[in-house]
Amino acid sequence: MTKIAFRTRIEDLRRRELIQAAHRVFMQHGLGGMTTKRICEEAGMSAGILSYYFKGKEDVLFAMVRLNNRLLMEAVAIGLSQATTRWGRLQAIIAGNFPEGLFEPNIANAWLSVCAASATNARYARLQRIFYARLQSNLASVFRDVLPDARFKQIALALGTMIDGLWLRRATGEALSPHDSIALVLAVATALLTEAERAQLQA
Amino acid sequence: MTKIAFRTRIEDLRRRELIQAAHRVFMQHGLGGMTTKRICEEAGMSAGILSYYFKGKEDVLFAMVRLNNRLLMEAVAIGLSQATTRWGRLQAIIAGNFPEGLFEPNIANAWLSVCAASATNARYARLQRIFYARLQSNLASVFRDVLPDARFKQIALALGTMIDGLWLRRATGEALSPHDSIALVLAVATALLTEAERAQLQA
DNA sequence: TAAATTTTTGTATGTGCATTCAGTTTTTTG
DNA sequence: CAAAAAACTGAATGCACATACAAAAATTTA
Repeated sequence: MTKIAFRTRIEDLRRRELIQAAHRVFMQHGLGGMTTKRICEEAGMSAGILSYYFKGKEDVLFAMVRLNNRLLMEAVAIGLSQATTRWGRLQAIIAGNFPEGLFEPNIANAWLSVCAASATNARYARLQRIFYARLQSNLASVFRDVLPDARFKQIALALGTMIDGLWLRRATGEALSPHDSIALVLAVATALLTEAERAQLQA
Repeated sequence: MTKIAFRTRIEDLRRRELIQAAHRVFMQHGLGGMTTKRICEEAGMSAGILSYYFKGKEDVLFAMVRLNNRLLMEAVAIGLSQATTRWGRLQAIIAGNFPEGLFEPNIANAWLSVCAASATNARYARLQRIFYARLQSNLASVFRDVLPDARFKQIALALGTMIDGLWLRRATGEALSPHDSIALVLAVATALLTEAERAQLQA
């Protein structure tokens, strides 16, 4: 038992270290320049270690993206659990999509690369789909039973697109603070809703 | 002279063929799977031909993206030249960014890959900057002398972000028609402007 | 402490790739 | 048509890389 417990602990540690190293290499060299040798070097380990803890390079990359996605989803979940009104839930969703410390060029770029690769990589495509389904379902929880279906879809599309666009621009290094981004999306949300609709969401 | 004229003609032809072949290969295999061998094969030529007409693989890719960008810019320019009111110019800019036949998953994906690669490739970054500067300058020509500076910047950012976001989603295969996309951006533009501002733009 | 087990190393292997270039074919010129 | 130039070929080169693996080091067990 102690054996298994320890084994698990060190295994998780190494995996985490390698994922973080992969992330740093990615930031600096891009998806194409992300080689196993560089990752291991960055992690302060030898070249072969990667195959010991992962199935291969692809596996590390995948783990890296999944980790980022999970962090984002958690940020949203925390905000949502504290909101009381529908409008509050909307604010939480939007704010949760631009967390301080995560809304950064390197992370944005990682995500962007995955979007691009999704076209020819089924595994990435699946990851993306899960991510969007979650966002959509969160948004639905705000507008369901308040707005007609067509209207909900338009607004959800507009806000989702806006969020994506802001992340894309962040990836190219544009100096958008989380605060400004949240304000912009909220401004669009406000502008798109009629006053009556907004009143309903406050209830 | 005939010599130079002919030489130029066949050179341009081959370059175009290779670029188009590169584009088809890209669509099918993604940025990573885009090898010189495949490109030449797709173009129906031998492996060495690429270095004869281009400096290297990178050069073909670059030419491909530049071509796409130019087509997009031209689409906008044509629309702009026909508009008479400021609002008409805005419509032309937005519509021009979603041209029939160009707003397609494969082209969107090519653009997305370049965005992602911009982080670690100075040449791509430069291309992107030119592209955005043009969009910004076009938008400025609509709002200049009508809106205060801060307001203009917010609206330009919102619309630009929206356009980017829609292209990004198109890259992942979402079924957005040019028509729907244009309508959505216009709806956001309308919602963001006050009635008085809108009236000014109609003049 | 000695044996057993886990962890780590660094080299070896083979693959895929971009690019080069000497030679061949096609086209142009005079 | 013959010589010259241009266009094209495809095999050869060499590099960068992912992965495998045998051996070594570290750690745990009994």
